[in-house]
Amino acid sequence: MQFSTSEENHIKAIYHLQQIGDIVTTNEVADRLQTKAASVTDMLKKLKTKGLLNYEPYKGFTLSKDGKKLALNIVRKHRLWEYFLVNHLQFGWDEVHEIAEELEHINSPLLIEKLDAFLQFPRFDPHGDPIPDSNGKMEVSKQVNLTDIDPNIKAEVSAVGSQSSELLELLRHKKIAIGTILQVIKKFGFDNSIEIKVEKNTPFTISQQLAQTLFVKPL
Amino acid sequence: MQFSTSEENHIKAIYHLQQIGDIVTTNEVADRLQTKAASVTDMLKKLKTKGLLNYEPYKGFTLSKDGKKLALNIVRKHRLWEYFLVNHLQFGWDEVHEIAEELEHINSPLLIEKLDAFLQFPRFDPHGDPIPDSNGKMEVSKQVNLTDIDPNIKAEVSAVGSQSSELLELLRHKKIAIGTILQVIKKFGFDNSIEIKVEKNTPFTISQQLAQTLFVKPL
DNA sequence: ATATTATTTTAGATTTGTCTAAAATAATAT
DNA sequence: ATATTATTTTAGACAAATCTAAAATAATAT
Repeated sequence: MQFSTSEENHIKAIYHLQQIGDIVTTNEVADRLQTKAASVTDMLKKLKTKGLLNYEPYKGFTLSKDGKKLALNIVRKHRLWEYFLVNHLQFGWDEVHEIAEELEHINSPLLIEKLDAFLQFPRFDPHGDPIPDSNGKMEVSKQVNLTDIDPNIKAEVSAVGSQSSELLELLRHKKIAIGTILQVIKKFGFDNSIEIKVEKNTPFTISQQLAQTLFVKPL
Repeated sequence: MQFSTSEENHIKAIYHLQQIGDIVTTNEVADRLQTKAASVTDMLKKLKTKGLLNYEPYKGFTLSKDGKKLALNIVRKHRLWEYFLVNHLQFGWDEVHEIAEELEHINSPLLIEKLDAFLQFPRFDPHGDPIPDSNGKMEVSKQVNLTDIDPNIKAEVSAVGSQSSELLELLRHKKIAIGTILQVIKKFGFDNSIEIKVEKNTPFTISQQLAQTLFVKPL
């Protein structure tokens, strides 16, 4: 079966929201897709008839098996394209999200197989997120949230929790990127800010909000 | 300004039809896009208001300056993607048309610039068709139709006039591809069939229809 | 030159995806 | 436990892109 870009975007949004808070609401989906709750309801009904969702009005909804499979396939395409854009076309890792949002809807299983082979079957995208294989399986990365790291342990930044341009601007300013090696110096309970040291530089403090969007792999 | 996939497909169809018979008709466009004449008329009106077409009802239509610019940009994207698919993803030159039809609508000028650079600024696509540069300029290839070649002159197949799967099947069967070196042995006026020799093989005859779809560069 | 045929356009309907405003249901707070 | 607030759904409207059938125009054939 074939799905429209809008249908795919709804499935993907539900998938990502499910990762976070298990129960997904109509309003959350509307928010994420910059649309209205009523429009989401319309789409939920359609996706249910197509077998991608379990849905009872007012009772909530979850992805069906087929829905999850579709979501993973879209995520796979998105992340493979991101990998291509960064590693072959010289895009910055913070510039590729929008373009991958378009490319992920190109429909050709053979294309994706061949792209995967060309890229030599990468298992993580440039943001550190795992790339599902053609069966939807993906590695769980050992990354943990920066707020969960003990002081004095060196760790490598492996993912960021959002692609918002405000976040990316801030990271650029602080000279933090995927691959940056850092170390937690001290945690301040008052505002949950964290003092970190990047390589040999002078330590500086980052806010709780920023720390929560940073994922690292302990070294 | 941004255009829908359908708008872009109409502009591209008109551009390609203009290449052949200068005057383009509503029915020709409908035919090429597998749609109905009435739908094409609707679109013509819209494209006129957007400034892409010169159009007076019942009087015919041609691309405006902006329309031509848009068409060339779509053609550019299509051919660059085809080049990528064949030369980097190991697709056959006869398998890439459909996929490029999707990729050509991805909207990111920076992506295309970077793709062009990655491909090292190719000037011809895998079918032998020239790739417009970012200003819409392209080389005129010296290719001529096989029916216009004099006997005994060696020539290299450089393009095919259509991407229909029937044609590609026939070419595969006859072992003719882009790059094949051949020689016209004799032309038969009765049915305009042409006897050709491919490399050192036994000569064989091809129909007028087939000869007309083959373009070659005299060596 | 006019009648016939072919092409193009108009008129009105349909589908998809969206919206606003109102109604239905669920959650919460006193 | 009920009133208030928040969320979700329904009802009905709208724009884009398409269609069929009929009307308008152009091309052609005698």
